[in-house]
Amino acid sequence: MSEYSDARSRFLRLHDALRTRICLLDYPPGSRLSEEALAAEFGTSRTPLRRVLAKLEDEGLVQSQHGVGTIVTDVDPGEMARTYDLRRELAGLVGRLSPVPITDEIIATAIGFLKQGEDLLHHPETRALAKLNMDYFHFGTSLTDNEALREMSERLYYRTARIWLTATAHLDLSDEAAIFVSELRDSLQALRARDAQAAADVRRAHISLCMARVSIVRP
Amino acid sequence: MSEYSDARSRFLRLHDALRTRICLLDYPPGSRLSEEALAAEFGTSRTPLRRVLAKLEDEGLVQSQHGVGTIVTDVDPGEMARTYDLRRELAGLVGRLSPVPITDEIIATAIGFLKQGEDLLHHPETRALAKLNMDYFHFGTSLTDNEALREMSERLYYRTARIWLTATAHLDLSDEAAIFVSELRDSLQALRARDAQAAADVRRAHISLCMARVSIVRP
DNA sequence: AATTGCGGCGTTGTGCACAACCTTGATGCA
DNA sequence: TGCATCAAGGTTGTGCACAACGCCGCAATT
Repeated sequence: MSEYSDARSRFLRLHDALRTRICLLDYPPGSRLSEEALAAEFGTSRTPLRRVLAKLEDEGLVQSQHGVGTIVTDVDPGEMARTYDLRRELAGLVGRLSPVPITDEIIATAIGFLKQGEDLLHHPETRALAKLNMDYFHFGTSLTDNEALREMSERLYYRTARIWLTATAHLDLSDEAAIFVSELRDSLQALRARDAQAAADVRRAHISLCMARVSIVRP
Repeated sequence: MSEYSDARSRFLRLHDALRTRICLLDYPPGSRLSEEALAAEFGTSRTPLRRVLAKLEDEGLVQSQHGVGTIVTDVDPGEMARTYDLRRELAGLVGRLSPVPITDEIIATAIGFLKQGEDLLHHPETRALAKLNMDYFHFGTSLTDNEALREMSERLYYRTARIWLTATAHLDLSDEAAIFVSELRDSLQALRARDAQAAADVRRAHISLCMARVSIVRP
């Protein structure tokens, strides 16, 4: 089930690598990705790599122009606000559409996230916090069995993930870390109560608050 | 704004053509699409066509296997039910997230759809009804300015569109046409009242009912 | 001095040949 | 007869060479 052919597995690996780099601002908006350079780095030819870039373009993270290059997209504030609107609603749906039964293993995972978050409180790093947030997001979507809902949520997440990271430059990193840890605590409490809807509502509320904080720094 | 380069425009055209064929069951589930044959039909080489097939695979409509072929996917009843669940919720959100102001032009378009639907009542055809339903769906999503919501709704629609068409073989076509026309009437009434949420709720309700009718014929 | 035309350079898009792979059928052997 | 093995044919995946295209700088012209 989890076995893939070499080609597909490499495709997924490259896609995930590039997506992460874009969302962690290793490739900031406006930068140009060279097909040839990336192909050389990953030890393939341009052909398989072009398929990865095509998917990234479909997801709205890059844009290819004939004769110009493949450019990392910038984020339009207005569209981002509407995307956040939808993300908030989808986060709430995770608690209503086919929520998974909350097991001890799930709670243990949540505890693990809280531990990692608390560690970050003492010496907060932007990148580490963003990465933890990304992992925690995947954990959040795994709380529903509705595959379509998971897929759409992730698609929208990666489209907006860069916003927070960009805004953090103008926000207080310690504050952001504290807010994130408090979300982890609220979430853990809901999960201990075996209340999937409450856990989803925690995420929903925090997406709203995050959107509000981020939109303030926007000019 | 609506101008595209030749390459992109052709890509969109091919993608739309193949997607429509799959959803209208010209290519029933399980059939094999030959890259070479399709390339010849559309007058290109395999390279641009492969990009189209890759997108269709990403959308879950086909599945490529090395050395075997590109096969039109079949629909898993369980997953489809969950996808319908999400589609229903998204339809409701169209009325809440950035609904467009309802203009006379929109109402005129709705009247046009109703007229076409009523014409079909006298001599119903499965394919024509499915096509009209597809066009009407796009009209429904155009009632929100939230681009992400439109995109996700369409993505899910095309993933489930074949279900109804398959089920129609076991349902009464005249009944289905009548139900569809009654949806058009309800929808038009809501639009005349300039009530976007009511229009969205009409769609929401009909998606629920459609899901129920379709799931009955499933063994 | 400003502008316009042009040519070089780098980039993405395309076509083709070949590699990798799976299926199928025949064929030889126990 | 049953089965294993292998070869042939067809399909998707890959690599490479070239075409198409846009940008930039230079130079000739007005």
